[in-house]
Amino acid sequence: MENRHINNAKVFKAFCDENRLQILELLQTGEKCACVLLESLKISQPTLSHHMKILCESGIVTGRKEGKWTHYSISHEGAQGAQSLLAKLTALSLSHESAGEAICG
Amino acid sequence: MENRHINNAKVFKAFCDENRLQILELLQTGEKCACVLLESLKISQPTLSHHMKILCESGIVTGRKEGKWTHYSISHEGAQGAQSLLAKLTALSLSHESAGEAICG
DNA sequence: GCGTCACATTGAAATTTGTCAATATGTAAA
DNA sequence: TTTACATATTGACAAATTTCAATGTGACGC
Repeated sequence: MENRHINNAKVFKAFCDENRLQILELLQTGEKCACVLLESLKISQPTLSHHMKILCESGIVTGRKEGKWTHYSISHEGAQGAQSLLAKLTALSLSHESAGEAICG
Repeated sequence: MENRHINNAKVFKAFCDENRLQILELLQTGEKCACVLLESLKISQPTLSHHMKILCESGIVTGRKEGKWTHYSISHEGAQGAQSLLAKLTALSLSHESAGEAICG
């Protein structure tokens, strides 16, 4: 029931922070490792790690470990999923109920 | 600069709450007045009013006052705006930079 | 006017979120 | 194996968010 709404909300929480949007912008030019992202942002290393966890858990970003480094990139699948979810949430169901005005009170 | 990211984040905050997603779901079948929404939700009237304010300010929902009542509906424009913003935020810029792997450290 | 209804606003408490210092983990070089 | 490096985790604190009771505002009927 509402568990569905809670999970859907998690997807959009990835886009609700200024720093995470800036991280996404940085990833638009391609895969970046955490140390490169860190240089471009005015946040500490633990804070970046926290944001990357949220982005990855939402499915929007994927991480690839290679030796000491972790490379992050935008997940096409995750982004598509978020887009179609947003479309579903705001779509009008052209079924019944638009016939006439509802009576309140 | 980051002000842009802050404003973009505000759009998605509309979708970050379980109750707001349920409100959107209720509005998918057409315009509803606040009292009808309140009946379907397990929140108080002031809380509903707070959520409607956030939804309206994000542009996703519009309110129409008619006498004592306020009728809310999903804004097609607002929804389109959010969708295109989401698409832009997750789009890959197919310009330079994907040539070769970046060197860290 | 007076009372009532529908909704908004205020103020305060509880929860969640963002942040950093300190520390832990895992990898590679010396 | 010791050391340094890249990243993750923990713990604590500050800020933002959600929530509701109380109250305010505007519209309607009497």
